Parts: sequence; C-alpha cells; structure tokens
Amino acid sequence: MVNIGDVARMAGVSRSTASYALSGKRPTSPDVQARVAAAVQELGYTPNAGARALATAQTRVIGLLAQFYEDEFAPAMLQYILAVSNTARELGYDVLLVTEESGVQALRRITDSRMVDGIVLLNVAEDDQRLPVLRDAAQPGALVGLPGDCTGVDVFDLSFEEAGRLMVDHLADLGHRDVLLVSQPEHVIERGGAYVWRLQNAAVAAAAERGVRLLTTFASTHQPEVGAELHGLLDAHPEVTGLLVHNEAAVAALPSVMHARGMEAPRDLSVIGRYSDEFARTFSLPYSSVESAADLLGAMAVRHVVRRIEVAAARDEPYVVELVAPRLVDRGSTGVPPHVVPAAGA
Amino acid sequence: MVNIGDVARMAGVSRSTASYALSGKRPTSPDVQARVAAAVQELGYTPNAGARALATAQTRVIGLLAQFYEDEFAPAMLQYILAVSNTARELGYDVLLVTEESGVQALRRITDSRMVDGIVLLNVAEDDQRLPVLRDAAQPGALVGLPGDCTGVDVFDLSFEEAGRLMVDHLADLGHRDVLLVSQPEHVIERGGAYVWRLQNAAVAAAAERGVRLLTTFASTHQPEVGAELHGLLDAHPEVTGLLVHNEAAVAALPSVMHARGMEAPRDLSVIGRYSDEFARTFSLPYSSVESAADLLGAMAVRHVVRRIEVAAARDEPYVVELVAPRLVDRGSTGVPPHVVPAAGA
DNA sequence: CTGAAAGCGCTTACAG
DNA sequence: CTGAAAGCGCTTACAG
Repeated sequence: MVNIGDVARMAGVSRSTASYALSGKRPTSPDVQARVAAAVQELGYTPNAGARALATAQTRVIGLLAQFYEDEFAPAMLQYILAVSNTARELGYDVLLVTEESGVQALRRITDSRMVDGIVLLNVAEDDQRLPVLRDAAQPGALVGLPGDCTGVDVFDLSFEEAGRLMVDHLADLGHRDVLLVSQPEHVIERGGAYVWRLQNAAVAAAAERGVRLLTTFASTHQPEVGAELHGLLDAHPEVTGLLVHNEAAVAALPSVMHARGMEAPRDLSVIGRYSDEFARTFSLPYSSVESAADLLGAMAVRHVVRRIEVAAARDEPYVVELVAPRLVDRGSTGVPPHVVPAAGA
Repeated sequence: MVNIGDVARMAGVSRSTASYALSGKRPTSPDVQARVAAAVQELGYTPNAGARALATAQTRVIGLLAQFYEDEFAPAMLQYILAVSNTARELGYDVLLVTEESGVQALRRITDSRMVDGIVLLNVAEDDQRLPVLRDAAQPGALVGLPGDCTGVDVFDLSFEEAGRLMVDHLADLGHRDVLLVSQPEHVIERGGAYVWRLQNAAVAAAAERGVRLLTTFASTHQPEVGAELHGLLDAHPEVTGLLVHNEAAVAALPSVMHARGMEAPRDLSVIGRYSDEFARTFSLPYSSVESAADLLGAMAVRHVVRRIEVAAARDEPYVVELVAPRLVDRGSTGVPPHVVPAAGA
C-alpha cells in the first residue's frame, strides 16, 4: 500500500514535510502544499490508522457499549446507538460497537488495548459492573443512564423523576383519581434498571400529593404474556380511569387489548406512555407520551466525551450529571375521566 | 502505559521472547512462560492494538455498514447488526459500526486507512454505490442483500423469490383466489431495494400459475398514513380474502385496522406477513409470517469474511451467492376463505 | 520554510 | 529454546 514516503518522494520533499503539509501543523510553502496534494491525489494516499494511532496515541474511535437484555425493548436501544454514531461522525470519530453480554471484559479489552479514545455506556444500571473498569481506564467516559455512583464519569439521562410526576400531574389535572402505572418487568428492577423505580417512586409521591390512588404493577415485554396481563389488570381494576405505561411492549399491545374490550382512549381510559416519538410513528401508537429523548442524550454523551478527549483543559473539569427535563407529546389520548365507577377496593 | 518491554524486564527475558511466550508462535520453556504470565498479571499488561495492527497488518476489526433510510423499518436492521456483532465477537473480532448516509465515503475511509480487516454491508441495493469501492478494497467483503452484480464479494440473502411463491402457494392451497400484496413504499424500489420487487415478481408469477388474482400495491412506513392506506385498500377490494404484507409498519398497523373494521384473521381475512419472529413477539403480531432470518444471514456474512481474512487459501476461492430458503412461521392467521364475494373487477 | 532522526509498541525473520 | 535488531507507517521535537 502507498505510504507517506511514496507521497514525499513523488512530491520531492521529506516525509516530515509531507506530513506537515497534510496536517497543517507547521507552515509550508504554497508550492510544497500543491505538490504534496497532487501526489496524494495521484497515488490515492490515505494515512494508515494504526500507525497514526501509535504515533499520536489517538485512535479517533469511540467505544460504544450497548447491552441487550432479553426482557428489554431492543428497538429503543437502536435510537441511542444511532444518535451516538451520528454525533460521533459529525465530530470526526468512528464508533466501535460492543454488544457483549458481559460488558465488563469487553470494556477492559478495548480501553486497555487503546482501541478507543473514549467510551459511551448505554443502559447503565444502578450498580453497573462496568463503572469501576471505566473509572480505572485512561479514557474519558460518559453514560446514558443514572447509576448509584456517578464518580469519575459524565452522566446523562432523562429525568425519570420529573417524568413520573408529569404523567401523574397531567391526569390529576384532568380529574382522574384512580390511575394504574404499568412498568417494565420486575426483573429489570432487580437487575438495577433504576429508571423503572425512579419513575415509579416519583409517580407514587406525586399521586400522594395530588390525592390520586395510584396502583403500580409490572408487565412482561413479550407476547402473548403482556396482552393477557393487560386484560387481567383492566378486569381487576374497573375503577381505573387513567393508565400510565412505562413499558414499550405493553404500549404496543394496548391497542389490541383496548379494541378487544371495546374501549377507546380517551373516552373510556386516558393513556400516557413513555416512549419515543419515532416509536410512536412507526408502530401506530396513538397515545400521548413522555418522549425518551434518545437523540439528545446520545448526542450529549458523545459531545462531552469528545470534549474531554480533545480539550486538554477539559480533562480535569468537574464531572457532570445532567438530567434532561421530560417532554409530554400530546396525541389526544387523555381527557376528563368517564362517569366514575365505584372503587372495587383500595 | 505498561508495554511489552516492561513485561520482558520483569520476567527477565527479551522483548521477543516475551512476545513469543504470549503468542505461542515459538516454543518457550515452561519457566519463561510462567514468568511472563506472572509479569503480565502483575503489571496488567494488554497489547497496544495500534502497534499490533501496524506490525501485523491485521486489526481484528470488521467494518459494518448499515444504512438507515427514513422510509425503511429501522428495528429490522438492528437484528442484522446484533447478529454481525455477536458472531464477530465469537470469532475474536470487534465491530466498527458506520451508519453514515453516504456509505461510499465512509467505506473508502475505513478500508483505505486499514482500520478494518473485512467488511459487511447491510441493506444492499440493486446498484449499490458502495460495491465498486468494496471491490477495490484490499479487504474481503460480504453482503447481506442481493445486488445486480455480485462480482468480487460474498453475497447472502433471503430467497425473496421463494418467499413470494411460498406466500402465494400457501393461500392458493387453502382455496384463496383474490389476494392482495402490500409491499414497502415504492420509493424503496426506486432506490434499488431489490427485495421488494423480487418478492413481488415471484408472487405475481406464482399467482398466475395458480390461477390466483393478485393485486399488488405499496404502502407507507409510518403512521398515520399506513393505517389510512390499509383501510382504503380493504374498502376498495372487498373481494380480497388473502392479504400478504411485505412491510413491517403495515403489519404493525394491521391489528388496529382490522379491529376497527370488525375483521378477524383468519375468519374474515387470511394474513401472512414477512418479518422476523423477534418482531412478532415484541410487537404482539398475531400473523403467520415468513421469517427474515436476520440472525442466520448476519452470521453467515461474518463467518465468510473472517474465513477469507484468516485462511490464506480462502482468499482466492470463488465468491458465493447464497440465498437462504424462507421459513413460514404458522401463527394460525390463515384458513379457508370466507364465503366468496363477487369480484369487483379484474 | 524544510530535513534527518527518533520514537510510538508491537511482531518476526535472522542468528545463535 | 532465546536474543538483538529490523521494520510496520506515522508524527514531532530537534536542527538548520
């Protein structure tokens, strides 16, 4: 393959001059610049990434660790991945995607071997095992997702607390007094998926303040289980006039379930989901929802990592924890509650 | 950072011996092996990937080019990405993910700079602009998707021809004589999405053979358009007793549409989709379908690329084009047609 | 403004 | 079985 020596020879300059002419890190005469450019063009020269990485200790690659759990909603993850990839490219970085189950070993491997200049972690758990590794790494890291300990990394996440409040307040304002919150499977919580309980706890607190009876429960993330569960819940709680769904699969199943029961939103039930606008458009979801903000969060994480990589002064700036305020996208699926049914218990 | 010189010093051997002890490419005494291993452990040594790549001309990274079009179904792409990523890791490779719109420049960049040892292209178009670049590249490449010209690359795809036949035959066997095929948006075809017309043409041919009247049409990939279009189609063609859907968004919208019309599958309409089992499970889709085989295709592509990378003799083996036979997953959404309605025309 | 040389951290013939 | 040395292709002080 053609290397910088070939370019230098053809341009009639030294290798260092060719290098400087290309990088612009040292002034070069217009004549030299033209000859080097011509040689590059003629020979089809592209710098060898490995050699450059070795010489500069920079790879211009960002490591992206995404974990896919059987019981979580994979397509949602895709939006974060795309946001990270696209933002990285805008900033001149490529993305090394790691989807291994045990992100721990993979993370150590790509940081220790210096394959990447920085790291973005997706789907971060409360007590994420990857965090100690990331803190030890020489490269800066940013998370999408809020762990228990944010030391040594930049953290970005939706404010699930505000999301929980927002959903309850919205229904309370409309006059609902019996509301059901359907969350991700309990197993997600056990694994440390803090966003589930963060939203739920905030919703519970808001409900208490607003005098709303809030039932909380979990649902599966696959059919046919989730459809059956929704039927069971609506059977068991006829008094419920408002439904909050923090579970994409449940949201996807809900239209069928409601149709089967002859129910319409908001006539018979006010519904608010928590999912992305993209998801709603693709999957025909007619419910108002709190937007995931995947694009924004992914972009923020990358920008902060790149800043710490490139701006020497930024290396030692204090780490940030930014919780993005949720936005409710109104699709008209909420309204005043229907005629009140006598509460079945509670 | 600790390098192999540090390891060698601590183990009391030369750098070459340390290297050989680690790689096993030359016999080393058990004593040396133990001392080197201990030093590696003690110092936490990991080889520098850039240096190794420079020395060996191998990066152990595979480039994965995925294109996301506004009018295609992004979650389907995720399954291919995961299949490629997981298979690559099994074989000891990392994945550089490129999601740029113009894959052409990106492909040239990562191949010319030797960032990758091989390439997998997803979502390949009939006249894919990335193919000339890939053929020129020094690295081997595999495609998921069938282009017009398969020269110089290994090609893997679902046999959309057999899929089209299979769908029509299945309904014809049940006695259906009026069938509607809803495909991806026409724009996908214009862009060179050959799978659309490959399935459609085969379906048309099979229908002619079987004496089935097959209407073919396109639908959008987003709401609310696609729902309205389905209603319009079912309004316009009451004679249709079988529906074939080669469009994930349409499939996702169909349960609502059918419920709204008081229709049930297979009672009023026999339905076969073309999507993955994973998609069906996640999105509550009750229709029999021809499986996408994303896992299989992604894995095949990676295995073939890696083989050409690693097995010198494989470099010059003839290129392959493998079309995987489709598999119909029966979810009970097809049956004998209901009482025949007089055909409205055609 | 330009060149000769060292160095990044590996691997691998070449010698013994 | 082991070591000294060259080389992979860059970048960047050091000299002029």
